[in-house]
Amino acid sequence: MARPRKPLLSRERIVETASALVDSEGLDAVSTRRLAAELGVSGPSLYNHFRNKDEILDAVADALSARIDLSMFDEGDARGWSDALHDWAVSYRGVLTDHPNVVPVLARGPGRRPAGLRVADAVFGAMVRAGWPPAQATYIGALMRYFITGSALGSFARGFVDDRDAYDPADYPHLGQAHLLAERQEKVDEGAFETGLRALVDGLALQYETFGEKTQR
Amino acid sequence: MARPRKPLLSRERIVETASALVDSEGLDAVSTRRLAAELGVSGPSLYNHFRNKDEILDAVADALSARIDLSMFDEGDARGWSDALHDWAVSYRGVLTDHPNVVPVLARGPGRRPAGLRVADAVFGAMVRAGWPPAQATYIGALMRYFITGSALGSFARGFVDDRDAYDPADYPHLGQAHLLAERQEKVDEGAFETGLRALVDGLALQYETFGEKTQR
DNA sequence: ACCTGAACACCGTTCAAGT
DNA sequence: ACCTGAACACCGTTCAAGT
Repeated sequence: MARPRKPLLSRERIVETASALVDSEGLDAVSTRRLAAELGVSGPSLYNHFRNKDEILDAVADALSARIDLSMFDEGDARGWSDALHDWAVSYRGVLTDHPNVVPVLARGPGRRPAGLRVADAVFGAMVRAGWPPAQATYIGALMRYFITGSALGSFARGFVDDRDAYDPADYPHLGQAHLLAERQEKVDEGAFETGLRALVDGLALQYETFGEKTQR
Repeated sequence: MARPRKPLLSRERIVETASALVDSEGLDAVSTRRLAAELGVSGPSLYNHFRNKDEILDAVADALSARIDLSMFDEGDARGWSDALHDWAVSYRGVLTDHPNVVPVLARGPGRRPAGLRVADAVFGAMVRAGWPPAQATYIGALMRYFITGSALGSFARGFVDDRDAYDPADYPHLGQAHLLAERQEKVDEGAFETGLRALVDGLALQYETFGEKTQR
C-alpha cells in the first residue's frame, strides 16, 4: 500500500480510538500494535503522528482535562471561592470516574498538556483573585488535585477483596464488614469523596478567616 | 546447575532486591528477567516463589505498609481522634515519599496484603471507638487514603515542566512562575500536604461537632 | 523442591523501502 | 508526507528437563 492518496490516520482519529480502547479494555490493552490494528493500519504508522506512545496517552488525558468545567472560576461568576472550588472538584471527579482507566496518566501532572495547564491556571488565578496569597493559592491547587485524583485512582472500596475469608477477625477485628465494600463501591467512594470535599473546603475557609485577621493587624 | 542443595532464592531476598530496584531505577526497571539477573538467577526461577510479577510488587508494597506508624490508634494513646488521624497521615506520607516509585502499586488498595489491611483496620477501629458512626468511619479511612496517596503519587510540583517557554502568558495568564515549581518541588508538595491535612482534619472536626449535636437531641 | 534453557506470544521503536 | 515489513532488543509466563 505504501502511502495512500488520502492519509489514513490523523491525530484526532488516533486519540479517539485510543480513548475508546482505554475505556473499554484498560490501559494495558493500549499497545501500539493493538491500537494500530484497531485503526486498520500497521504499528509503526503511529509514529508519523506522535513521537511515542506516551504522547498518545498524554493526548488522551488532555482530552479529558478539556472536559472539566472551569466556568465557576470566571470573573463574572457570583459564587464565592469556596463554592467555586467545591463545584469544580465535583466536575473534575465526575470526568475522572467516567474514565477511571485514564486516571493514572492524568495523575502524572499537566506537563505540557494545554488543557491540564488551563485547569491549573484557572484555579490558581481564581484563588489569588479571592485574596489568597500566591503561595497558598499554589497549595490549594495542589492539594485539591491530590484529593481528586487520589479518589478517582484508588477506589477505596474496589481496593478490598470481595471474600469474607480474607478478613480473619483475629487479625483484623474491625473489618468484619469489609467484604461488603466491593458491592457498595460506588456509594462508599461517593460518600467518602463528598465528606472529604466538604471537610477540605470548610477547613480551608477556617484558614482563610485566620489569615484575614492576621493581615488586618 | 538445576537444583542447588541450598535454595538460591527466598521470598524475602526477592522482595528486598525488588524494593531496592524500584527505589533506584523505577517501577519499569523491574522486569522478571532484570530482577532475576540482579539475584544471580534466571528469569523463570522467580515463579517458584511467587505466582506472578504482580505478587512480587504487592509484597514490596506491603513491606512499605508495614512501616506506617499505627501506635497513635492504640487504646492507651492519649491523643484525640483528630490528632491521631493527623499524626498517622504524616507517618503514612513520610513512608511513601521515601519510596515514591512504589506508590502506584500501593494505590491499588490493600487487596489481600496483610499490612495494608492492618492499616485499614486500625483507622476504622479508632474512629468508631471515638464515636464516629461506622459509615462515617469508613469514609474517613477512604478519604484520608485518597489524599495521602494522591499527594505522594502526583507530586504536584514535579508535574510541571521546568521550562519558562512552556507557559505562554497569553494562554495561561497566572502561570508566570510555574517553571519555578520544579526546583521548589519539595517545599511546595510539603506545604500543600500540610495545608490540606490541616484543612481536612479541621473540617472533619466541624462535622463531628454537628453530628454530636444531632445525636444529643 | 528448585533451578535451567527453550519457547510462545507478546512489547516499543527504528529504519530502509515504497509511492 | 505517510504508509509498509523487517528487525532489534526487549517483555511475562509456561513447561519439560535436570538433580
